[in-house]
Amino acid sequence: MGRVITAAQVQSQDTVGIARWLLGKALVRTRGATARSLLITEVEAYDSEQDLACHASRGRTPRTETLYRAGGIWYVYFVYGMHHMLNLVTGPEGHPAAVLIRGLDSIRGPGRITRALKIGRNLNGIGATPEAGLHLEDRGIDFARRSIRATPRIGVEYAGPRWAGKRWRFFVEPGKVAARNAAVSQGAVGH
DNA sequence: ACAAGGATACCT
DNA sequence: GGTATCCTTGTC
Repeated sequence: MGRVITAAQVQSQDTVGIARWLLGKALVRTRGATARSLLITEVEAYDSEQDLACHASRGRTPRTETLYRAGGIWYVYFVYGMHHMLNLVTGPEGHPAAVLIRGLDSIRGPGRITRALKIGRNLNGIGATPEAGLHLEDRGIDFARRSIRATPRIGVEYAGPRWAGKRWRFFVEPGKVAARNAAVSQGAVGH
């Protein structure tokens, strides 16, 4: 069905590269007997204490402790009094970085993802493994570079022009996603 | 355009 | 202890 993505695969310091690479990977949620897997179609990179949009820009705090751990675990936080945000911690231990999962094929918006898949802070700091009930799989799906857009990250104006201006948000054009999925389900693409 | 809503970081 | 702010969404 797919190759489980391991922690070692997301521990390089190239957070932006990992973010882009995660497009087309499957987010797999298993709860009891049911399993749901959806392709990742939108992500954002948050990299290091220098990045003023990253929570780690304020250094180590109880909340950001998760970001400093070795990549391959989930960073889930609660914001605006009602939404959980799902991030994959990346990089080696001591390098605070993460990729925010902003959109899946069929679910757009980070708050909607966690609500639909019942993801809460109980997963914060937990390894992205099948045993945890939430992991990533590589199914050999690769979107054409032409269908991928790079824009500034959403909702981080507070970080100032230098950091808010970085085009670290990546997403696949909605239309392209549907077309590709149809091809995959018919065995014409992927392996 | 704006309220909802609770955790968080930083202040007094 | 008080409070400004927040990696959003739904409804106005």
